[in-house]
Amino acid sequence: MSRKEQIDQVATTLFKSRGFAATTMRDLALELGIEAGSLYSHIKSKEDILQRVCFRMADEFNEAFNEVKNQDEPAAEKLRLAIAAHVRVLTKNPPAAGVFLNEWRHLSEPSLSQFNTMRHTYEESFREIVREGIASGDFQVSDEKFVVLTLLSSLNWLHMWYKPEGKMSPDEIAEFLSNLLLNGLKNF
Amino acid sequence: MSRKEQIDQVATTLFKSRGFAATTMRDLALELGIEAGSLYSHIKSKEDILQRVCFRMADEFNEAFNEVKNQDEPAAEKLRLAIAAHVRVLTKNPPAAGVFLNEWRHLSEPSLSQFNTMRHTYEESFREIVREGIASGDFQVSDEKFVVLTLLSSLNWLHMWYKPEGKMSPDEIAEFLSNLLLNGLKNF
DNA sequence: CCTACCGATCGGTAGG
DNA sequence: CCTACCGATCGGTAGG
Repeated sequence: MSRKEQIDQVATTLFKSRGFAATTMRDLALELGIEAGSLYSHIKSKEDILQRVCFRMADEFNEAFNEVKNQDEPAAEKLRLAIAAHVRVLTKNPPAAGVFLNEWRHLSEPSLSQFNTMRHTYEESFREIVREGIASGDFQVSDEKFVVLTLLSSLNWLHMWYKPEGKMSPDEIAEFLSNLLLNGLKNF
Repeated sequence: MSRKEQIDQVATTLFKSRGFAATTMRDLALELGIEAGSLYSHIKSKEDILQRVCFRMADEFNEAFNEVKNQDEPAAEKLRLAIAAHVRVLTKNPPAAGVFLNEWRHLSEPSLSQFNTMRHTYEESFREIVREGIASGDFQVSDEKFVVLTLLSSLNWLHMWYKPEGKMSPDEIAEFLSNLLLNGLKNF
């Protein structure tokens, strides 16, 4: 792992636990065992790191979704696959997922607008599946925007507690969540 | 409204939109049309404000829940009432809810531990209802901890987009979410 | 990668 | 509530 990748990784865990604004370059340097000024041989700025983390995660979510997108399955099954893909990305790197979800607002323009566009596109992909399910009669909902936001936020807290050594695998977690969201608490 | 309450309110909207750490006392003073130093005639410190907002909201959630707690209803109905109570508090003051949900980690000890205890108690109250529902056969789930965390996080994103002038009232939103979570996407 | 340092800005205070 | 200011710390740079 290059020094730059090391910096990104350590910064990610710090941004996640303290927040971007409350993390100082001296905190980061201390954790890496070097002086603060030395960081700048490898990175351009503090926000430079944040940008890489946010956009890398955005790419991962989009790529994972694209493998699901064009499968010829009924909407309910497609949604299950999309949920599983989302959970897989979330659990693969929880600190990075946390930064992606909570620290993106510290991006400055034009990165911020670009990021928001990507996020919107991703949500739109989910909405498309839900619309399909409504059209086919699989789903009995009216407001697909509302549903998708609820759905995604019920997945996105995962990064806060997920630990690789836990008893459930990412795919088991995804199945649990899919069942809960598709069938409800009563008919689980 | 006293000057202190005014400060708390304006600070809440700033903490919500920029984050606690990225909000400066000078930002806050500017918004209020006074000098930064003048704030300290009314408040003890920056964190002093955060503490009041966080604990006030924690109290509101607990109070709202307590009115539901001892009603003699089946678990599913009790859960509906608890969800409605939660949504009502969330939507009554979205910026304060946002600070409560996202900025509490900037509390320092001993407030931080005290806050975490309160939050844990609140989650435990929800778990109790789900356990009741499992015992009575209303709910077909095994892991009530997992369910409650999913449930709460599917509600807690509300503060990000809810606007009082929107077409759905808090109680309509609560009903929509209750139906989705209890019956699932398929049998809505 | 370090030493040495910069200008800016931070939360907060004294004295009125 | 303001003026004037404090010590500390911030992100970042120059020169080696």
